[in-house]
Amino acid sequence: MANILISDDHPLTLMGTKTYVEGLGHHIAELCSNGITAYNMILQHKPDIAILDINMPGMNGLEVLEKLQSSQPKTKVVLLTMHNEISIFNRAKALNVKGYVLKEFSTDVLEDCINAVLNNETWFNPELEGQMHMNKDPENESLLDKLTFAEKKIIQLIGRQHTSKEIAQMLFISEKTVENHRSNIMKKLALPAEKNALLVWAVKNMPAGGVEAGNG
Amino acid sequence: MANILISDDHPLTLMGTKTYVEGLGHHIAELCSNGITAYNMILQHKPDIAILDINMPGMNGLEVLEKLQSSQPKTKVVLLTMHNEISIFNRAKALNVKGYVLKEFSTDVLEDCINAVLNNETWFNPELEGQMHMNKDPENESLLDKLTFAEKKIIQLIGRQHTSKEIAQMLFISEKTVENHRSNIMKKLALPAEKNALLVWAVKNMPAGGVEAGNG
DNA sequence: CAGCATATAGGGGTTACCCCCTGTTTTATC
DNA sequence: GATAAAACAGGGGGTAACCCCTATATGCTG
Repeated sequence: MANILISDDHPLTLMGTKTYVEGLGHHIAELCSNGITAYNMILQHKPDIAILDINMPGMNGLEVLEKLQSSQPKTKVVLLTMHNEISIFNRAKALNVKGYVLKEFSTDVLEDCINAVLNNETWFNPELEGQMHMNKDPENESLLDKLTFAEKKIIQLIGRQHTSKEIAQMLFISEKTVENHRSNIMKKLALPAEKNALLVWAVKNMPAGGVEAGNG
Repeated sequence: MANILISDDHPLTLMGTKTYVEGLGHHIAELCSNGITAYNMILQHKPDIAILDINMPGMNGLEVLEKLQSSQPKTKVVLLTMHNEISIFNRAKALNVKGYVLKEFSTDVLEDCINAVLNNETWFNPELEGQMHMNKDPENESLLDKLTFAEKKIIQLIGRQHTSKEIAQMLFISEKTVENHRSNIMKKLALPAEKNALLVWAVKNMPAGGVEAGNG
């Protein structure tokens, strides 16, 4: 029996994961619907395991994983995602992820994954090494690759129609910093200096419902 | 209390939806993890409502919806999806979908959607089409039809990223008149009073948008 | 005729997004 | 240790998109 935190921005999936994990006999430390809350709750509750969705607003699962390296390395992170893109998986491995489960197989294998992680082993979805789909918009991808980690976070939130002030509050940084990032993003994307050019670009080009994992 | 079939290829989401729908007091006719099984089970059980994910292997939710038109029109289909792409939503509407719920809002609104559908109304996630409210009127005309001729001209130009000043020059009217039209359009579309709300709506929903935003 | 919608136009304001600068701190790399 | 990149933060300014209000002229319709 372990203490487990779960974060997913889809309420039904969050509820399903909670039911499943409880059914395995574990204790739910906290349920979160976004990465920022998840990160703060992990620092507060120090759960044994954090099961994180990758696609989350604000801070995605990979970013939470990265920040936990220094601040709360005791909590083992299991990423739960729809994407079997090898680039994301590789980045997660580099960030010392303990488990990686594809949502389409989740109930078959999530128990195995949790047990392995509790035994200080790692567990990665076997299908990951096999068929891995590559991405859709290669042009867009290459453009996004020009952006730094923080810049990608910000343009995602812009695409969701958040203002600079809102983004600043979400990310715990100054509004001026957000504006600075905006300016840098516009230069990298070669956008014209028209009002709202960045907003329009983000609305048109950033996936709106499920944001691609922030950096890859 | 209704008889409801649920299909989702993500086991955790399927379980979460099941728990949620049962919590509303409904009976689960069947749980499916792919579109082909869902289609066959709908023909067999004839549930009142089928809640279908769009992304499913074999046959996706839209295809199931389409096939049901002729074979089992009595079952009302609610699509549950991550995609708030207008093209998918429009296809679903053309296929006589009764409900359309975005997964990120699901537990907030799925109950409303189910109740509306059971009352022979339609229910679409308000966040679709840019925060506008597609209400429960079974025969809801296109929102654009609510706009006058001058208003349609203006929102088209807004969608092409023209400023009010530019539009005023193009149409040989005052900038103040354009602003007046903007305000009236926003009221008719029930858009929130956020900055650029109309621009974003127009970019997302008006065709004829030529972008040269750096990539394509 | 009265009432209403439409189109036109203006005065006043607030806020958000863009521009130009200058800095510091951290982190990585040479 | 030096250099560079990234992230952070601020000052100051301009313009655009919203908000509120009023007002005119033109139709259409009960």
